[in-house]
Amino acid sequence: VDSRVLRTFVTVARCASFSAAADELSLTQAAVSQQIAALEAELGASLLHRRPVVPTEAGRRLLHHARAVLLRLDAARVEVARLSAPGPATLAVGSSPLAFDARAAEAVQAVRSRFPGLEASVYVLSRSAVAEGVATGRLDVGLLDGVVATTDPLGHADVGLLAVEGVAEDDLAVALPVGHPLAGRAALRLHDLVDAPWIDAPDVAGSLDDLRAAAGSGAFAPSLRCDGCDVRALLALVSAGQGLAVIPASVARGAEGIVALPLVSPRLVHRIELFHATVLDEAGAGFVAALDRAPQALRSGQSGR
Amino acid sequence: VDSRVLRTFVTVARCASFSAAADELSLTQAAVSQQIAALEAELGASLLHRRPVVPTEAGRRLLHHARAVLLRLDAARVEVARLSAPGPATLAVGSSPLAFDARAAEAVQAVRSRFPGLEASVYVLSRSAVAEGVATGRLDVGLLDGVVATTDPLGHADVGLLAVEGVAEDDLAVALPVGHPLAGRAALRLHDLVDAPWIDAPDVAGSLDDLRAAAGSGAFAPSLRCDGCDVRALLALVSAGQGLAVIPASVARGAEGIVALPLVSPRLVHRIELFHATVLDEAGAGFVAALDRAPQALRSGQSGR
DNA sequence: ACAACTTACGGGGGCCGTAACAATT
DNA sequence: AATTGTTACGGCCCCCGTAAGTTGT
Repeated sequence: VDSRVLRTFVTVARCASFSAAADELSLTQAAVSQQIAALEAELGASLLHRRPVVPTEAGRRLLHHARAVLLRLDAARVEVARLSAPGPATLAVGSSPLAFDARAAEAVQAVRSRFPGLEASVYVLSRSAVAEGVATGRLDVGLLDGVVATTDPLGHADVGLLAVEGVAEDDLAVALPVGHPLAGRAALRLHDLVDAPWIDAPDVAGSLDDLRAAAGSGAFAPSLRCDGCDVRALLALVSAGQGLAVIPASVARGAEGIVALPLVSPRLVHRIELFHATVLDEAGAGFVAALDRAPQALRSGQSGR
Repeated sequence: VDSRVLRTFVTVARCASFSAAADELSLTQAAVSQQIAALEAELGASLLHRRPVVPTEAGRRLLHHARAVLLRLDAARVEVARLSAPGPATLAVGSSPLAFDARAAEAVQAVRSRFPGLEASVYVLSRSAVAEGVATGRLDVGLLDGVVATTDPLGHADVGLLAVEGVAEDDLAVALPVGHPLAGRAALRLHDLVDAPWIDAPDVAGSLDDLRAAAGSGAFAPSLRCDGCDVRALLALVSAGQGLAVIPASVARGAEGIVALPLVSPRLVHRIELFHATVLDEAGAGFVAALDRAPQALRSGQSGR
């Protein structure tokens, strides 16, 4: 299998069009058609419905793997290139919105004070953008957060290719507007809130999919979707009574107009994990080390790969 | 990049010989030489030292990625094939030695009683064999254990391609022979044992590499290496005073001739994770569900991918 | 001198582009 | 009728095998 074929496949799937994909890849659409046909023949299964162009079940599975393979090949290329031509040390940190906490900021501070002239940047991005950035080498380190059961890893398969370290865990809270009927309680169980109106803000907090998975099979109908990476907007919406949201307790604490009640069941946590390219320059290594040393870090040593 | 080139590369690296690899791949060694040369040209870096044939630093990095890519491509092929031609339901469970506990056994029992004629097998294998088996579809589900800091995921990058769920965590203990000078203590800190003689049994317990990573940079010189998957042999060696070992507390409890002291610092746990192919037949799904329902399961719902 | 990897060269297969064809809207 | 995907065909490139060359032991 040639990776170009996989790239063609994912492009076609994304464009939902052979001709558009051909255009994007600087090929003729005949070539694209032939590549897809050859791929289907080799795997012995139909991968795409035509007209409209939509992946079949087998196609969806392949798509998932193909994306990861392409990402990993990119990562390999980047690593090898970096080894043979180490550029000037820079620090590019990518983070999903709630993953960049005070300790991360301290780590940036520590690195910048140790490498005075260092060109450093911090990007707050969607989770997938962080994963892709780290994989392709645009980012030196990535911080991703998620809502998981205490014993589960974050499910970022895209970054399975990279070094992974657990960094911190934090309790979760349900954010309610101040006047909410349940606002007087001491704690909440997710089960009691299945039918409540929820705000689905997958980029910021735990997505409703996560909650559904954690709760078993609850409904959790979204009352309002909130796209983008802005926490304040989400809190404002909660405060305005537009729905509930699950957010880390530390984030909820200072917020106005909302009440944050501990979520006691199921046992979920907000976890931050650190991902980084397997080849780091001194600045990147310094960041990781600084985060390691930072106070209140629950983590201790063991690094995945 | 063609995956055949990657396969050639890993084969050459494994054989440490162009000609042996050519033989294994049914190619001429000239073809192998050309493929490697082309790969090196494309990546712009030397990947292998010649005579003797040993990977360069860049080669080692690429090797790592290449293996994962090939595994994933295999997995994709298996999944697509399984979708288009679902065979008879079978259950093949693979497990690293200490990952198969009473709850796993119960889950097997549950599945077999629900599907009476089911052809079921359990394989206890090395961790890498489990990972490969699940990825290539020979195993429906895999159970892997490891020693990690409480917040870290197990670092099995090879199986990042699969569904992952945390299953259970268990405290760790240091196993000492009964007469050992420290045997009277209530608990131990890893730091105090840096210079003790350790038995390195990476297939069974936490490998010394794991301990080193967890402790920071301690020495942990291996006094004796114990290969293979047999727990009793390891315990017997400890009892005979050949060295110490870190093992899960539950395993240590019943053992004769050894004293198991809780390991209180650093905060490490023995974690078992469940991996499975993303496409499961009823038997496989039944196993996962049964393990979910099993008593004392710490896990709750959230599944990675 | 031998074993092992590299380079040179010729043949064949595969892949892309052009172009004609088919199918769906 | 127009747009989009498929099939047919021809040329080119790439890749493999044979065979000669080079290098390290």
